[in-house]
Amino acid sequence: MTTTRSIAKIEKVEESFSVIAEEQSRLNSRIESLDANLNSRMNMLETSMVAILLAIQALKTSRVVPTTAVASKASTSAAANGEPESGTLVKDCTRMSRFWKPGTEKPRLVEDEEGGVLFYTAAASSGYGLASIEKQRQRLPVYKYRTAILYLVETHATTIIVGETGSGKTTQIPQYLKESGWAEGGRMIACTQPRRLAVQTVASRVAEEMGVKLGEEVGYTIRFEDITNNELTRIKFLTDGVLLREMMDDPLLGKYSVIMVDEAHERSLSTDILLGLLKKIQRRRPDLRLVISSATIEARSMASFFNTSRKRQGRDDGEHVPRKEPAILSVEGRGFNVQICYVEEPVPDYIRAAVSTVCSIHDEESMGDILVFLTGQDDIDAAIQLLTEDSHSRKQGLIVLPLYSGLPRADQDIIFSPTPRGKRKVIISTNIAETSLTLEGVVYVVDCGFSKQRFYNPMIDIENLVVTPISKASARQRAGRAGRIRPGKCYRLYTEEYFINEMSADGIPEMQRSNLVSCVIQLKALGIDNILGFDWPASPSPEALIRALEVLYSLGVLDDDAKLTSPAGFQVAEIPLDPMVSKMILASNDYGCSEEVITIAAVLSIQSIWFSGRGAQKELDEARLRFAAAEGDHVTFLNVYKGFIGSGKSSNWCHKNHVNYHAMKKVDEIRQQLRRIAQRLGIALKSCEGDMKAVRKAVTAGFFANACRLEAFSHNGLYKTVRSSQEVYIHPSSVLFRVNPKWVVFHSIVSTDRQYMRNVITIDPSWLTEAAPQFYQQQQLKPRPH
DNA sequence: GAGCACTGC
Repeated sequence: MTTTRSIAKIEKVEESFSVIAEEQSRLNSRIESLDANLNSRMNMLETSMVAILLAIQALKTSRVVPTTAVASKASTSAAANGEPESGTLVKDCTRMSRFWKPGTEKPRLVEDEEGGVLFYTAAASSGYGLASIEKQRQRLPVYKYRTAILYLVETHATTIIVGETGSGKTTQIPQYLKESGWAEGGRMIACTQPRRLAVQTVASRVAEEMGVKLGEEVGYTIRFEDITNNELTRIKFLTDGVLLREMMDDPLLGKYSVIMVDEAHERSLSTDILLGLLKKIQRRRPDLRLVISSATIEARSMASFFNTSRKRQGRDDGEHVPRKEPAILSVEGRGFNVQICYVEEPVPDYIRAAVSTVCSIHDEESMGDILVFLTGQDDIDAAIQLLTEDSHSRKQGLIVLPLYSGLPRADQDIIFSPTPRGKRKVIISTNIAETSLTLEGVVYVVDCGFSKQRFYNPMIDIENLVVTPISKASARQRAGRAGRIRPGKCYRLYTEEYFINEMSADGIPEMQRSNLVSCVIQLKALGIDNILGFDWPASPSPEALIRALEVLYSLGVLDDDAKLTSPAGFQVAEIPLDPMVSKMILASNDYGCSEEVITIAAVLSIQSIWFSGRGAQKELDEARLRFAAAEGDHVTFLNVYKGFIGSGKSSNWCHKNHVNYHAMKKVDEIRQQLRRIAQRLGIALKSCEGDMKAVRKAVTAGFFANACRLEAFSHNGLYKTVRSSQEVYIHPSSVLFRVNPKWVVFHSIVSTDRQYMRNVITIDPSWLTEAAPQFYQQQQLKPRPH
């Protein structure tokens, strides 16, 4: 028993290794292609710089003296793998003095680790007391580049802004564009963000700076919240996902004059899709300008992606045609220096190493909070255990706090409360603190060098979470978290040699690590027929694309020519959910149970409706049993939702039943949105009034590909998937755990030492052939002779 | 009888 488990474990590790090796070789070929294009991009950079110079000269002669200081030529020596936070190479640029305005701080040229992108640094202007908003705006580093940015946007189809945190680019650039007329004539300036919270905070900040009411001249749109006004809004902040949805109604995004894609270096799935589509739109809309904001490392690959000029520069000199080669401009940030410390020898156990590093910081360094990056909840719990044991026997003064997304809201709030005098907070966090949350007061960062990443294996159609070494870009981002309030220190639990020689420059884009069904259907809905030939910022593997096409074909969403079917294909594309869930909703119309199925879809699209708390496992199990349905988890969700509604959506009721109140509110919101969409699609909102067979049939219509059969004579609950005979088990959190019905379909798989099915429902095998006759041959379903 | 990096429509 233990042996088979160990073997399974070894096999899983081996599989992870092969996935990583595969990604490594993909990365290598990418580096090669980067090298191959280096020269042409250096030329491009130079021409961009010359363009700025010309602009400034022109402005000088027209007696408008810009405050910008500009260098004339990029240094080409690639100080490969240098570390900008610590060992930055600072030198004066001799040719710069010509443009250095006397009486101001002399600008310095800082060479970037890639050698290709310039930073201009100048001391932040000093000033005390309350400044007007306008003064504050002028004090942001980006202000010095206002003229240059406007010139570049005017003359280039695409401008890439390399900006460190705190440069002010996100709040200022849209305002500069508006001030110079890009929002006139009824046009709008769009600025996308990867996260909802960022959209909201940036939009309200900009509205405040402009002295307008949020939702009028400045507005924002995120899912469930559209704070814009059709007549008035000129600057609109939105998530990249929302902009993708907008493209379904307006494929050329005609109402926007400039689209700024912020945080593009994060390379999220929707950012990458958006970038690919924007490049396509540019060809049809020469008037459209793109501003891509990106971190250093990604800037040049972005530039080569958007470079559509075909070496016929002579034809670009038309008056109104912008240059096709992107311009790159770097803006320094406002973070403080962070000193980087490496370990001398590789550490055998990063949790112990992290704990002892925290202790020595506490003993030896001045006050300031500590942020520790580990990979997941298990690591965090283990570290906290070690640390609290340790600090009991030592002096007091450490407040140890965990941070991860699954943490209950109240526990997260403690982290943001100010550190009491004489105390030091130690926040032990997952990647959530790398980009999604900002913690003030952190002066020391401890970086274990790993994070959990999703990897998708198209062969067995399973996504896996794997502890993976982070990239240099991530390491820099983590270190930067120490320099927000004053100069800080970052302790890397790996050697400098490893950082320089072995750590990859940037991570693998999500596009190359994910299941692509949602992505493919979105592109199909936008009329992109040749998915395999689409010009992606990072091409996904053909296997993953083919698998996605197969799944969509089996769902009846794509036809034999891989075109969207009508109406089913277009309807599924319209619903903002995983296509299998969307298909389930469409099918619910036929079975007269759309109200129930929409509730199920809403629950499936959030993480968990249960209140997580490690100590209270028994209580949670008992609570779950109160709602348990023999049919399975989906029906159990219906029972919980019914109870929640019956209680008048009471938080008290949730608390008593170990249900997560915030999750249920979200379920309710998603449910309302899905009902509106369903009505638009002509799906009758109808309840089956307790006929759970109808609900199960609808679930089967979407998830037939996830059908599993209990192995004959299996005493330990072993199932095999009908499609590929994968060995799977029902997850212990399922209400069908140990019940082991003969036939089930599952919503998703989590793979740990076994493959576990999460959210399972019983079915009748005859429904499979009914739902997908082309997918299941009748004979496959017959019991095996024994 | 066990475990959930992080987003988003």
